[in-house]
Amino acid sequence: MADTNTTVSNDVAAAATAATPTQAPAASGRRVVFQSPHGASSTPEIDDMVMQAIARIADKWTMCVLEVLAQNGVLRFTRIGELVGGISQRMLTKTLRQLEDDGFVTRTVYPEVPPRVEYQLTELGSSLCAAFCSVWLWAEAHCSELRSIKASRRPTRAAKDGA
Amino acid sequence: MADTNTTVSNDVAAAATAATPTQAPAASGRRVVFQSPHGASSTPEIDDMVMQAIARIADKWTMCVLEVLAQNGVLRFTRIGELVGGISQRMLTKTLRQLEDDGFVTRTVYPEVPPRVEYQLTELGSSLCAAFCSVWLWAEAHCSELRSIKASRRPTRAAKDGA
DNA sequence: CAGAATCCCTGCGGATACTG
DNA sequence: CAGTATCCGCAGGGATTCTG
Repeated sequence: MADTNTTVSNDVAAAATAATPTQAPAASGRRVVFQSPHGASSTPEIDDMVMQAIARIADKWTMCVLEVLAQNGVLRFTRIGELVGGISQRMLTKTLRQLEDDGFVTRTVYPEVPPRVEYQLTELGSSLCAAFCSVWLWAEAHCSELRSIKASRRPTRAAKDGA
Repeated sequence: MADTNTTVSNDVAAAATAATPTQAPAASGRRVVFQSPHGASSTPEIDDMVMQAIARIADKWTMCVLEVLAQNGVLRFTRIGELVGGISQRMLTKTLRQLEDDGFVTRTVYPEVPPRVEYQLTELGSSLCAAFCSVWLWAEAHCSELRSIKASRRPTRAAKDGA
């Protein structure tokens, strides 16, 4: 799947740099346009969808839940919490609801007692996980670099604005 | 998307489900393990790196800056702000500093007056952009689905906890 | 021009208690 | 079991002001 776009090294930057994107002059609020490796430039709409997807993914728990579901297929509420580890019920509920609304997971309620609810990735959710797979490959490939960078990160910079 | 995760069009979920990941029983704080498409399972370290990378990317501005830099190659501070659009100097500075510390961009100061600082993606930064390319492809491929889902999102759910 | 410093407000997210 | 409801701390991030 990494070979979806021929050689995944940095042809994106290359293609994007070569092309002349429709860069709006900072008028209607960040109109960034990315470039697909196969030549076609993405529309602002797609660009926005990507941003939304990424923003959603990165809310600290979504990715973990997605991973857990990708691994185990179908899971109950509590089980997901266990597998993820350290997540509060509040956040687990919110995350799952969000995922459900976004069409990434299905929620099936069994009218039993005690109640039983099962979650499972949709096709869309699975495909998203697959899409993010290349990021894993990237991390793998640049593992040593990342490690050394993280190690040599000057501590003075870290406690700048945040602290 | 019925019930099988075996035919889920992506090998990630399939491979991950097949393998038996080292899932810590919610002890040392979420030990999620992802599965690479080529069979090798990622280590918790790589997994963590991915999480960090994604978390960083999604901080609302990083991705935009990354895109802009990927498109234009080398840019000055103010120019980046213009191209991104709507970002405050404070956030732009923070974002660029973070990106620099992470080894994704280089920062070159020219001792002139008025001062001039140029930013540019490193190899690592470019490769990260390339890695995220598949997410764009995903958004492209599932564009119509995402659109309809976004449209049919029940408004009652949206104004739950957040509002 | 490229930032650093300060103020302040919003919302994420943890902890806890209650319910069907 | 699978949530919902409430309180609350704290970091993210915008607006503004000052400086080398």
